[in-house]
Amino acid sequence: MKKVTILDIAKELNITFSTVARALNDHPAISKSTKEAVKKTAERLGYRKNKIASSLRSGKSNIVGVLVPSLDVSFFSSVVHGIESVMNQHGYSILLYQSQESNRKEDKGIETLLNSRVDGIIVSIAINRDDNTIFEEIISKNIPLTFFDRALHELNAPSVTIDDYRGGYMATEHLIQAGYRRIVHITETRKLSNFKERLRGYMDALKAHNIPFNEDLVLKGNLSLDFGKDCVKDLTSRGVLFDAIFALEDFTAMGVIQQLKAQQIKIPEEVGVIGFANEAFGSLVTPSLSTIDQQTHLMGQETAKLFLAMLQEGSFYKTAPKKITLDPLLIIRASSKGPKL
Amino acid sequence: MKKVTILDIAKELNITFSTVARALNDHPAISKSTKEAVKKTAERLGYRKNKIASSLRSGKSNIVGVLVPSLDVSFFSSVVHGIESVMNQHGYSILLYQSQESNRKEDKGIETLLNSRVDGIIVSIAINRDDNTIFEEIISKNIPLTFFDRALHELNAPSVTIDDYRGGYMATEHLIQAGYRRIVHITETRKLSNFKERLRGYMDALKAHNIPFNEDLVLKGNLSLDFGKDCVKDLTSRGVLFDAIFALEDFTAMGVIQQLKAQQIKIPEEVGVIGFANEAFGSLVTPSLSTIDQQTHLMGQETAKLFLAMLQEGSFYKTAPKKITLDPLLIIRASSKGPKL
DNA sequence: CTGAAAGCGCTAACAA
DNA sequence: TTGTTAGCGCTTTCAG
Repeated sequence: MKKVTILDIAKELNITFSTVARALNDHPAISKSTKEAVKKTAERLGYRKNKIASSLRSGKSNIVGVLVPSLDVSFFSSVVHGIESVMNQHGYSILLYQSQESNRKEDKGIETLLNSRVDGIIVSIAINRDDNTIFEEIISKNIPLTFFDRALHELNAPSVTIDDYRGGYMATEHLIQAGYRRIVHITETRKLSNFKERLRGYMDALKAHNIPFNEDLVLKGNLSLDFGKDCVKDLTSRGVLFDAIFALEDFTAMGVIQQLKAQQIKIPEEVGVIGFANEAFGSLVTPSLSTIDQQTHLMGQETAKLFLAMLQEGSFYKTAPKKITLDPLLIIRASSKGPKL
Repeated sequence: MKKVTILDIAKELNITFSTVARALNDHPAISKSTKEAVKKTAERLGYRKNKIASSLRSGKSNIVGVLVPSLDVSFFSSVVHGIESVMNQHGYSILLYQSQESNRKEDKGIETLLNSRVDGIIVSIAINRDDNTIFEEIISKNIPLTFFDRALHELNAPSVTIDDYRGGYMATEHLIQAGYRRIVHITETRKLSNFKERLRGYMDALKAHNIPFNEDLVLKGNLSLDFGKDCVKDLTSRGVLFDAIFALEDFTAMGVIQQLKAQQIKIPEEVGVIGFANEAFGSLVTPSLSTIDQQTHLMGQETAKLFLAMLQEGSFYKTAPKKITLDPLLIIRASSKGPKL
């Protein structure tokens, strides 16, 4: 089975291959009859347009690169799901990369994407990103770049994020309004600004409600279920008084819940708990976990739309970049129903 | 900023572009000094190899297509995670498609992949797949094709699956050994063979333990949390006697658990429950959900390895295809600890 | 060890 | 409405 090209179709019909090309691309200046004939023989011969050749010639690949930390984190796979769906409807394919939270792999990923001559790049950066040069290269080459969730805001590129500050504020305020007063916040040691924003929201919410900020109530580490457990152990063993915990993320919050249960501490009567991210398990566990929803599907769609708009504009970095901030959604479940009075 | 090609590097160094090309590809017949000079100026000029051009010329894209139903299902995103990681280590990129369980989109996806001249295709088919022609085209074109989890076994292509029959058998036998006797099985109406296999395992396990098969205890529908709830409602309202439920999949099992709890039916004392898939929430819910683990990470890695082996062979469909079957893992948790005696 | 030259399959400007 | 022609940027064979 040898390869069928437009030349084969042309020979078959005694016309030139450029007519064939035009017919296949529905060029307006081609008669209906030739178009039909061409399409029929194309089908008969099992012709498949070689996208590589057309990309090389036209300078457009109809492929966009998507680089995320890991598809094993449901937040990212969910957003990528949304991005792929929308981009696909608009005729684009997704070239996928995972940085695995490694800066080196992230750089390598971008390089491959650049070498592959993708039409644009969508990224959510690694947790420890500290060097922007590769991203500056994308921009200086005038290739469309859009960030989602984890953005480099100092760069002149559009982004779709949720308002982490507000999320942190909402979570904390909700706990306060539910009647909790000594509220612990578990945050991250690593660089990513999203976590710093949630912390800032936490602090401001306390201030707004005249609750003094207490440094002992802020714990830092690397997010994970086990870290959540450790935090509770640490707090109780040190005899710190607290009546609620706002964890930066749901798995950590789940660790908190499990450890509190293990130590027979009642949720929400003795300690209220709220997480962040609205993972699938939150509504299924007992007590169900209050959390902040990040609107993953909407984020995927908005990212794709913003990116498509950028593709159509042409001059990508002339004007101030559009930064879309989605509202976090407070999901109140059983774990923060308020303390026993 | 204009594009830099090997020609620019050549001019800069007063050598021909073919020498530059060889130097960049570490061709053995190029002197160390030229290689170094070339690489240095390449870097200085900001050269990036145009993969599209090399793909067109060499006939190799170093891209593999991956087509899955949906990344929003953690099973698939987890396997894709594994596939991407391994393939990436071997210099391949992933072109990603989602069929959204639609045959039409699946066909379109394969076509785009074919047009994109990927070096091979990895697929997990849509739930209602009924026509194999597009897959036959892949094989007839001698393009490497590998299935995972959901395979078309009648085709002469390799696959990595788990033994669904054994999974169904194990789940059922576990319930029997835990002391349950009137075991309900919830299965799917749709075509996919995996579910039929689980059902077969269920039936054979009953037979092996001399428990008569009772058609009233097999419920059919479309998997979902709500369907799980409906099943319990249906069984109790019809007054069917049962003391355990084996659901084809974890979300359905979760619906079962929620509805049993809502009706004050004790788990596992009055009714034991087991699911299938080992979703993240299973260990976090109360009672924790027994299930069958499908070894998603291993499946991703094995799929990638099998695929890579295929790529190296060259003659892809001469010999009988290698079909790897992974062992399902029984995960016993609280939901099936045995009935109250 | 390096150069010359052909061509992968298509797009698109220019001609007719 | 169709044909002619010139590449896109690289790989690769054949010469030297």
